[in-house]
Amino acid sequence: MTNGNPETQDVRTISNFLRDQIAEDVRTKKYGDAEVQTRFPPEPNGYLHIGHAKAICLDFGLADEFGGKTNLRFDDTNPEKEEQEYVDSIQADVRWLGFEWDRLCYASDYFGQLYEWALQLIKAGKAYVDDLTADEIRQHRGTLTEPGKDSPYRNRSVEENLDLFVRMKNGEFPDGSRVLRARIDMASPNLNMRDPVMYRILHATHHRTGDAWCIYPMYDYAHGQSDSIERVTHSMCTLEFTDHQPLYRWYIEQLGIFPSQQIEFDRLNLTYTLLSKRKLLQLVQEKHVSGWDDPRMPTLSGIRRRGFTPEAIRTFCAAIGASRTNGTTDIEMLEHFQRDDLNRRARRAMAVLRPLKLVIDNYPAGQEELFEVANNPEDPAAGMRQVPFTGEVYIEQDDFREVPPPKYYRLSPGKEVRLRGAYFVTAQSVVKDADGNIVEVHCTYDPASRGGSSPDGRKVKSTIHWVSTAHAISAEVRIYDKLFTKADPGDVEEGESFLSNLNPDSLEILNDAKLEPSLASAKVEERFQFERVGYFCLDRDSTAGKLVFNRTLPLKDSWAKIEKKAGG
RNA sequence: UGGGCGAUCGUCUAAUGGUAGGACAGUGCCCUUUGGAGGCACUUGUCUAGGUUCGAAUCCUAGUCGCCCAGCCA
Repeated sequence: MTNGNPETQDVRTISNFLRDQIAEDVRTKKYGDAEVQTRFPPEPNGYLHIGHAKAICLDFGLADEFGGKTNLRFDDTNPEKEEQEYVDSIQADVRWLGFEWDRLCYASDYFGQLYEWALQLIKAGKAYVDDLTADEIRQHRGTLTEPGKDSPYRNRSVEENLDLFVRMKNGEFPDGSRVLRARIDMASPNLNMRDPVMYRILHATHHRTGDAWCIYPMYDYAHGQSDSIERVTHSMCTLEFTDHQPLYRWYIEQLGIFPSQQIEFDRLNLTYTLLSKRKLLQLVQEKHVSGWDDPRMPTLSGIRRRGFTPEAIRTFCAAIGASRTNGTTDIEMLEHFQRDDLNRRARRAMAVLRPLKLVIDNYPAGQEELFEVANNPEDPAAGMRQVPFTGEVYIEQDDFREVPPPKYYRLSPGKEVRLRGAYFVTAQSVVKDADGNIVEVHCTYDPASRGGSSPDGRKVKSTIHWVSTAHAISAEVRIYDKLFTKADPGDVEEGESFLSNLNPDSLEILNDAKLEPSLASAKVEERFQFERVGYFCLDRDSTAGKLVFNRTLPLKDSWAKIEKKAGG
């Protein structure tokens, strides 16, 4: 599944309390000889994001480690928020991440069974129909510090409850008029146990069951039993469900069904990143981004389009582990694992993002050469390619300074550098426009340095990339940066929203980047390292006449660091 | 202020009563036909106070701080 590099393997075997728990249960045969069974249970009401990737890696990864299986189960108990579009995208994203489920399930598959069990609880005096309004139920629930009060309908007879519940199911009552509640303990210090609602009336069309039902089970009433039906042994979920565990167990115990167990772990938080479905939806709806798959979004479809790889995401998830502490992982951690993966696998190419013409005055007019360069110095198996060279090339504007600052190793008047894989060149003069901007640099080359090294053993401080002007293909390059300016996007002044932390420079479009000709055959989603610049992938907006590349991540830039230090 | 959960380098995470380790970030050096990558080195940590123990990050007590819970959402 993952490649065999040492780092990946190290990271995969980091212990965590979930693995320990499963190992213990297997050792003690808590579930007899049953194999480990897990599930990933998203509600199809939005797109999956990097936080879900952590859960997916845990659910699928741990089951796999123990030779068990994982179901993909849609927790589709609220027809008002759920759509087929999300069901489809979630499946695509899970597969993209590299996981295949054992069974594809839906909580809605169990509506019939859940209903039968509700009848059973009513007959046992463990559930009742309540006619209180939502407001009244809230008032009766009490507060964090005060116990709740019994509903006046709490002691209806079994017969009356049965009659009313059947009629609820038959559609005799309007939305909100009644609910079915579990009869537990209105004085419990755990609010979830104060007679939680099991069913509400919702005359809504469900994306799968259509209009077959007008009562829908609540999460708490559906989740544990769904786990139980699927014989899930380890039901892993995030920490905020810890308070629900007693209720999860209560339903299973009352019903006497397969004892699935819930184990909670901490949710992923990332610096400079928002992982709230509600806020992500707002970004999409208010068009602060182009859609769920905008390359700046933390959705799996977004970071996929950005150029991130499933391998790197999985390695990242393994590296951050799982615990029960509430922390925030530095986004640089994710970026590190992504660079690490791409460095090993991405084909290299030369691309000049902000072109400056370099004219080699002593290069024979009209001459053209092909230089052979490695597709990936990290991976000899990637082979070589030929790059055309002429007496006029584009170099990066940043790679020339008329007045070089201290420690600047690149091209400047009188300085010699290497054009990668080609020749040593020495800058001689500049041509400026009427405004004094440098529009052209003239240089001379050393014909003896063909291939990039001089027979006299002379060294140059710097190697820069280039693209022959005669062969360059123009492209659009989209430079993405963090979507938010603050490590905690939710950290705002009184009265402001997270939107005020939006980074106004999160997208910069470069319209006239110059690429080496081999890039013409790039495929959508194909990833490259543009040497000395960063990692890029071809966007699906590309057309035959116009390539569009997304910058996944810049390369680490130690010159930028030096410059920043000197400047600040 | 009721209940629950938690607290280890700046960050994430190991150590399961017996040497506080790794990764990210940072710093310095080496190397380099990518100021990339790589190599080496360095810096920094057990929330506090008591207790148990030959020995405590780990167990106990109290405190402090943080997160979660009062949807007919999940």
